[in-house]
Formats: sequence, structure tokens, C-alpha cells
Amino acid sequence: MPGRTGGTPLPSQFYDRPAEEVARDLLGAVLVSTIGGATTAGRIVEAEAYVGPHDPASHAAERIGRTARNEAMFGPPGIAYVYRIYGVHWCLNVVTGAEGYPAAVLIRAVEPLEGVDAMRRRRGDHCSDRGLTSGPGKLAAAMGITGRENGHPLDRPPLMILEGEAVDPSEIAVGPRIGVTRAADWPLRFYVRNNPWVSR
DNA sequence: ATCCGGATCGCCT
DNA sequence: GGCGATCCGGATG
Repeated sequence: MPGRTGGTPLPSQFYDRPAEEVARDLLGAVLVSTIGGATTAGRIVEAEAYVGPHDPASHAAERIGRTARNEAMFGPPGIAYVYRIYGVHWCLNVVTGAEGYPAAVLIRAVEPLEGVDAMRRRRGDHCSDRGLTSGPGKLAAAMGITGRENGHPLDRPPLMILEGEAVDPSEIAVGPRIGVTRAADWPLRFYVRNNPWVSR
């Protein structure tokens, strides 16, 4: 599908807003990876906001402060924050808000648009189409994203987010974040209703 | 120096 | 629905 991944990278100003606004507006945008020489791309269909130091579920919550791990969250808007979870998986976030203010959006799921063969190679032959990218650890693996991308500005290769077709507001659903124990009821998870790649 | 728990996934029953 | 994998950051002693 030529043209599908040839859009304009979202500028850093796009991310210089409250994380919940950015999370909502990222639905429909296109994540493109050329990591390892293979082009893979997917439409963002699920994202979660981690809104600031007052957010007890955030890796940069007040009680934790600024550390080596969460350093990227204090960086300028539009860079990647990639962390390892459970000693096994990588997860991709986009840093939001002004430099020095720690907030981010976790990309939880994408719908594959390009490079399905490369995704399957990385994820395993047994994997269904839906299982390729229907979760943060899955999409990171499918697109070759690791800790090397931590701090990378997402407006240039090898990892970019491009402007996409806007999702109709009636198709956007909101609910509590997944897997968090603190602030478990805050409605900061945004997803495209009925999309097969949304996790759970 | 040691301990604990986690923004997950896949395989098991 | 439950559990093990497999590691690191942060807290405690």
C-alpha cells in the first residue's frame, strides 16, 4: 500500500500538551519502523496516558522522582521512552508535555499496515494476524523496538509517528488503564471501539 | 547485599 | 483464569 506510510511526521508541538489529549489524538496515527532494515508500520488503535508526577501509576510519580530509568520522561516532547517490563518485554511510550515535566503515552496496540511478513518473522510463525501487535510488548517485538530506541525523537527514522486519518469521535472509547494497581480507576486508556487489534 | 514487585505474554488447565 | 519466565529499579538493612 504505497502512500500509506508516506505521511508527515507529527511535530514536537503535537506532543507538547496534556498526555490525555495526546493519547486520544494519537489514535489513527501511523507508527513506522525501519529498524533492522525492514519496514513495518501500524495504525495506532490503543494508547494510555501517564499524566504527570501526581499520577501514582507513572514511572515518574512523585514518590519515585527522577532516576536513570525514567530520565527520558523528563526530556522534550516527542521523544521515545522505552522500558523493559517483567524482565521480558519492551514497551514504547511517547513523551508529552514541556521538557522537565514527566508525562508520557504508552502505545498499547497497532493495526498492521505494512511489513506483516517481517512482523511474523520476529513474533513467530504460529502467530495469528491479531496476535502480531495486540499489546505493548507484542508491537514492540513485531516492530523491532528495544531499549536502543529510548530517547529517540519520533519524527525521524528509524522510528517515526506519522499523521494519519482521524478517528471519528464516536468510535473512540475510554476506560481504566490495564495492568496498573495504583489509580486503577482513572479513565486514561483510549482505544478504537471494536478494532480487532485492541488488547483484551 | 538483598529483597520485592512490576504499564506483559504465552502456555497450561 | 492461573502461573512461570526473567530482569531491573528502587527500597531497605
